[in-house]
Amino acid sequence: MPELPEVETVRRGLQPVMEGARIVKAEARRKDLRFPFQKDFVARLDGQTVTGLGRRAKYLLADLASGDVLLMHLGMSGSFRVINHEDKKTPGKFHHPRSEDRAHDHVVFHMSSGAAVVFNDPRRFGYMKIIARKALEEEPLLRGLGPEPLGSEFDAAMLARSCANRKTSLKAALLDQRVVAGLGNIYVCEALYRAHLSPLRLAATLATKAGQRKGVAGGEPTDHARRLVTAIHAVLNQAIKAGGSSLRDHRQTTGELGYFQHSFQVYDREGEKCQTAGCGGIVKRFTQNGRSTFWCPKCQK
DNA sequence: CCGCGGGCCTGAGAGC
DNA sequence: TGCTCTCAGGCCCGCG
Repeated sequence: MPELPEVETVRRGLQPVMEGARIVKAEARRKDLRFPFQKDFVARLDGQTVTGLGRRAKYLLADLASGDVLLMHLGMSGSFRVINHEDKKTPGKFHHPRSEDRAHDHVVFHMSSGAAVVFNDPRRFGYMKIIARKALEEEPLLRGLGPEPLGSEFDAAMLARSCANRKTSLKAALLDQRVVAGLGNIYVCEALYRAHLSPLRLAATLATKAGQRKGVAGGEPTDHARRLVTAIHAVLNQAIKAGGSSLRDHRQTTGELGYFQHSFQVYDREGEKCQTAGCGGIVKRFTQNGRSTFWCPKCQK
């Protein structure tokens, strides 16, 4: 499911339920997700107050009063749903579209408010890990991550710098979480389309030749880099506003669908007419680094 | 160090 | 209807 907008949607849904509340009891209903749970996973959660719920790239981070941080990743098919105390008394009132799929309810947090937060993940590519906050900097899962695409340090100059010495396509570079952290296949396709840039273009062309020659720090941003950053900002902000994109698995924590998929301009639109005014091209699909790329070869250069 | 391809899982949808 | 095949929003790992 989840790229940055979907994870941010989930964070916003869980925040009012978890922040300031205590995890009365945590349940891990199997011994592993993508990785085995830590031996003391449940013990380190039971009785803990959640002091904050944040996001880094596609990770959710729950701060605990103990000084631990609960790191959560949704993988491809993970979702959270919140079951409120009142809903429990009237089952079916806020029926989750996948709630028949109880077989994949792997983790449950019973909160002091009476609400239950349930993690469901059929494919089990998701995972949870508890880390001491003071060890967060060295955490291997987070250490290599590039800048937040909606953060202040991510701009054309920064993007050009990190692409200047790459020997790969723009598409692959944007999917690389070391370059920018939080984009996935959908939003990379959409951002490249909106910036009119080809997914096949070399990533290094976002930096001027002169900039590249300046050495390791090298790469003055081109206008292409500026256009791309603007497109990334726009598509992510619009998608967050729409509650993310629901193709197969993504649900808001209420069970509602996101609706940004209706605003896709190229993703999953193979064969349709290009929406750019006066272009007249047709959206194409091909496989690039093992993933589907959707684009308009006529107006993305 | 970098870039690529395989693999991890299950479910949905297409085609026969 | 039911089988088989392909594909899916992510990311770790091992290879060259």
